[in-house]
Amino acid sequence: MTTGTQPLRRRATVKDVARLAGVSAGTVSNALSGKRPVDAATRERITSAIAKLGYVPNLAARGMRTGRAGTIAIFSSMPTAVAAGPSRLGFLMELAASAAIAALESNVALLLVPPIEDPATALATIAFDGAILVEPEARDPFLAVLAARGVPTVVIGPAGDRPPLAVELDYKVMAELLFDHLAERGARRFPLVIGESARASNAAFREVYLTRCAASGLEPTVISLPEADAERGARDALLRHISDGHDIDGVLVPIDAMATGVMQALRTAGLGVPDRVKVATRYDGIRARSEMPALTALDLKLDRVAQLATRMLIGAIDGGADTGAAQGSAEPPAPRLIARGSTGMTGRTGTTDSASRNA
Amino acid sequence: MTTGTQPLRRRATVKDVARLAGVSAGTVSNALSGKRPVDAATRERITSAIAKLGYVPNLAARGMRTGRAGTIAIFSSMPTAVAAGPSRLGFLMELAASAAIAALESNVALLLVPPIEDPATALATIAFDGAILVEPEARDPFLAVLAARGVPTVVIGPAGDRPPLAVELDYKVMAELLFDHLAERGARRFPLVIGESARASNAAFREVYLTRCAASGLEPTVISLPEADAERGARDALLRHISDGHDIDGVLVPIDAMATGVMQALRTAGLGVPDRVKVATRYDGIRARSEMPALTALDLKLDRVAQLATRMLIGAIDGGADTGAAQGSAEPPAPRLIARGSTGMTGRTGTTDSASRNA
DNA sequence: AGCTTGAGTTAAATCGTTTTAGTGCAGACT
DNA sequence: AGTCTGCACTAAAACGATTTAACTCAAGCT
Repeated sequence: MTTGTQPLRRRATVKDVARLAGVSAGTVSNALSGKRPVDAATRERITSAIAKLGYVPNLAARGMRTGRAGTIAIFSSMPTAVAAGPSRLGFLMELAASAAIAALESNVALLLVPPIEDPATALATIAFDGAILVEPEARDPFLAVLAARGVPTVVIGPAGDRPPLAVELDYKVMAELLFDHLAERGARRFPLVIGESARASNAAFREVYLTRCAASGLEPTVISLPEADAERGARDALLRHISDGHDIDGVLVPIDAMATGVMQALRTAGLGVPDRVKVATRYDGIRARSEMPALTALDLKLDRVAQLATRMLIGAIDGGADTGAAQGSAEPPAPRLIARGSTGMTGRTGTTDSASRNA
Repeated sequence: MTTGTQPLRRRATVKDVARLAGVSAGTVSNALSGKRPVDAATRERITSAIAKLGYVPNLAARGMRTGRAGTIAIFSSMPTAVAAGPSRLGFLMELAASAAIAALESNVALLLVPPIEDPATALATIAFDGAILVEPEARDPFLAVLAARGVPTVVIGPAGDRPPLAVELDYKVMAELLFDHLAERGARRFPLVIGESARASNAAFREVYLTRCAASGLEPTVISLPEADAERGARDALLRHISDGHDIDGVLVPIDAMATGVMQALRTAGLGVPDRVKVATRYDGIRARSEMPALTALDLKLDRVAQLATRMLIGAIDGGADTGAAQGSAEPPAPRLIARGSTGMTGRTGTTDSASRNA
């Protein structure tokens, strides 16, 4: 009982378009891609045929022919990215969201690859042209598999030994910004509370901290903790430090979960922030912003970082597939200090919540 | 001057495998998919050939033949998901992360689709077999496009007029849990601070709040605010409410950004939480957890919700592609109250970081 | 003995696009 | 007049998998 003219709706193909426009399939393809010139009148007929038929290209077929999947994947190798809680997730997801936007601008979709035990599985299961790897570990299993398979890869974080493309986050500059700000705000005895793992960022913070302390004649105290259970760990460690009789007037605590713990410890110990103790952290996530008072942190410009990484990757995919010389690393935008209440800065710099007066 | 035996590395295909194993391509395919029986010995030769050649199937080719892209997309239609800040993003990303894991279990990858102006673009640019749509609006443009194109879609949130598949978040139950908890904790004059938009969740909270107030003989006060600039808006509105002479002993404030604002207002007004005022919110994100004291909230079990949605979607893709009868909605796991310091509960109920003890 | 059934296999068709190798044709240069 | 060049286009050949149709052989049933 259908009207008869309807040929039982099959998805229109390039051939249907070609027939309706009175040209060959190849010409339709050229009109669409612009790879070869097509007469204006012809193009006109083609586009109207496309509209009439509601033609949408079959991306799988295109992909097979071109060898492109039209996707890039973003990995975080942290085995426990999810278990590590919303904070770690926040960092990754902030990157992912911006990368997704940047990718779409180049007609590329972003695949979110969950942390899995077996990296090889992902590669056999998921089609993608390139990968963004967020803060890989020392000898990262994902990186190994990706390299072995020859997948173009951009690392966000430290550029390891044999670096693929990388957006190098400059942990030293971050450390310096925070250290100098604390010093400038008058802190003289501020421990560094940091993760004990061998991550590049931990190392950089340690190094800068020790160097700067030596240069300024300050006594360094490094409190190293496991990254797992960071919040409670930092709280307990700092409480112990204080009750051991150490007198502090600041804390440099890059990892935001630890910063939350530090703030709890300070409250418990009755040390007012910022009057008695100044606190500064690195990642300006929700934790930093919703502390009372809000924490001085860094604007890492993750949106720009993700954008940069995405563009590098897409460039590498398009251009240097064979050009092995496509090695290189880009400098991300410089981080910027966001001075907030936790170092005694009230103000217009950050969010609105300076109303943090302890009743 | 290569060693000669190396035939200039081309990616191995199913034909190469077949040749080496001494069978036909079809048999290799059957061995891989298990769709048809293959002799054990033959299978053995095939798998070893695969290993020897390092064969990885070309997913684009497979996809073209099978008509499957092997991906699902997750959308949030909120035009401003990113601009709305990390909090809103947190909700979406928590879902996305779990969905990605669930999808991978079925050998499906998750595409993160950024919010874009023109929904049609995404469909022409990105290949996916189905979509998860997070909390669509009343007449959502994405939903319209997806439906028009016949893409299987699962909605997380309210099931609209003509529902596709949906995981219905039960906003009423959420509202009841929170309302009843506040009442049980002794609050008698607690306003509802809520978004003014027509979102289903706002409506449900209003309705439950008014009904429950009437039933318990409490005087209702609804403070409606624009969702944009929620934090500051809630703070200012509540301060005004208080300085107007209203005496309150609780706040029901489902939206977590508003809850942050409410807490600021209470601190400014010198009203202690939980002694003078009890506060409860809905989404147990970082905001709720890192407030001082931590906020009583709901465990929405978003991981299970995402998992459920993903499985429903994959089921619909596999099974009911033509079966138009594949309509239906699933009930998500019931939300659970996480009582915390903001309603005077200290405790073991929630996450590990409940250590919010006021010194 | 005759018939069906199922396992195991293969050659060939197929999916929908892009690319290759030509084909005319017009104009510009020697 | 002859040769080139570039435009606009076409027919046919990939791309690499899965699926179909067909075939053989052995076993099970009546």
